[in-house]
Amino acid sequence: MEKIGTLECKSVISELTQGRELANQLKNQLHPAKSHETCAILVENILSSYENAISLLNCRAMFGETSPVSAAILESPYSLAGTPTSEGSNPFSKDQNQRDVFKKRKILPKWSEEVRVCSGTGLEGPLDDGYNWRKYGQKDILGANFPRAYYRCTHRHTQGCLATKQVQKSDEDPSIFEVNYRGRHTCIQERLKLNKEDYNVKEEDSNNRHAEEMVISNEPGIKLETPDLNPKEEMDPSFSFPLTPIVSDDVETEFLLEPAKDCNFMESYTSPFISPATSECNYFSKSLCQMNDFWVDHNLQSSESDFADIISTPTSVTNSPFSYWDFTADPLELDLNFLLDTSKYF
DNA sequence: CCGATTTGACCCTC
DNA sequence: GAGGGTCAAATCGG
Repeated sequence: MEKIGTLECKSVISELTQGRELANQLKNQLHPAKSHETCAILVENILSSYENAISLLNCRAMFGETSPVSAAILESPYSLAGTPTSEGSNPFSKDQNQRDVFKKRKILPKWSEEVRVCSGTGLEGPLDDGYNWRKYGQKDILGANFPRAYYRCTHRHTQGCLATKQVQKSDEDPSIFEVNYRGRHTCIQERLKLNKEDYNVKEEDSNNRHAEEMVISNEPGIKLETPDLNPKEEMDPSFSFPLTPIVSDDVETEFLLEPAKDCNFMESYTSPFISPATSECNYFSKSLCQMNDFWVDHNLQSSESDFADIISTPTSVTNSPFSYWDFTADPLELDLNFLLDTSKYF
C-alpha cells in the first residue's frame, strides 16, 4: 500500500498535534469550569483541526491507488470523474456492475440503529441523519408489518459513494425506525459545515429541549456487522456509534457499548454547552480510546483493509470525525503517540 | 427541466 | 423457489 507522503504526513501530524494541544487546553478550561465561551472556541478549533486532518487524509484517499476508500471508488461502476461507465459501449458492463453490487454487499460493513421519532413534527425523522440520501426502492418484507425503504447516498453517481441504508418501521413500536446502514460514505458532503451550524442550534436547544425533536435512543449498544471479517479483526462499533444497540440474532458479531468509564472528564462534565455535543465528543473520545485499545489488543497486526474499516465506518447520526480516515499499512507512520496520548485526555 | 420518488421487473443468495 | 436488494422507466413536484 502506498504510504502517506512526507509533506502530507507532516501536515496531518501537525493538525492532529494542534488538536491535541487544544484538547489539552480545553481540559484545563473544563476543570475549574471556566467560561463556556472559551470552551466553545476551543471546541470549534479542535473540530476544525481534526476536520483539516481528515480532509487531508481524505484527499489522499481520493487519489490514492489502493486505499480502501479510493478502492471503493475505483471499483464502483462510476469513474472518478463521476460519469457512469457507458453501458452501451460495453455489453458486459451492466451485468458486471450488477455483479459488483452483489459482491460489495458482502464486503461492505454494515450496522444498524434504532431511531425513535416522537410526535409528528414534519421532520425527516430517521432519514435526516446529516447525509444526503436518495430513495431507490421499497419492498414489503415477509412477516413485517411495514415496508422496507432503500436509500443510497445521493453522491453515488457523482462521487461513487457506495453507502446505503435501509429504513423500516419497527413492528413492535411504529414510532421506532430500524435503520440498517451499509458501507461507509466516501463522498464529501456539505455535512461538516451543516453540522457546525447544527451544532450551534443544538446548543440552544439543549437548554430548551423539545420532545418533538428526533430522538436517538441512548440505551447502550448497537449492532454492527462485518460479514467478511474475522471476528477478531472486526471493527468496534463504539468506534462509530455512541448509539443504541439492536439485538443481534445472527452469528455476526455484536458489540455492546459500555459507558465510557475510561473517559473520565466527559463522564463528570455535563454542562448545557457540552451536552448537545456530548454524543459527538463522547463518540470521538471513545473512538480514540478504543482505537488505542484496538491497536494494543491487535498488536498493530490487523490488515490494512480491516483497519480502514474500523476507522472509517461512519455514523450517520454523529458527525464522525473518522469517516474519511484512511491509513497506510503501517499505522505507526501516523504517529501512534498522538492517539495514545490523546486517549488520556478523554 | 431537473432531481427525487414510486414501483414493477430483474437478479442474486440462500 | 422464496425472499431480499437493486435497477430503471414512469411519474411527481419544485
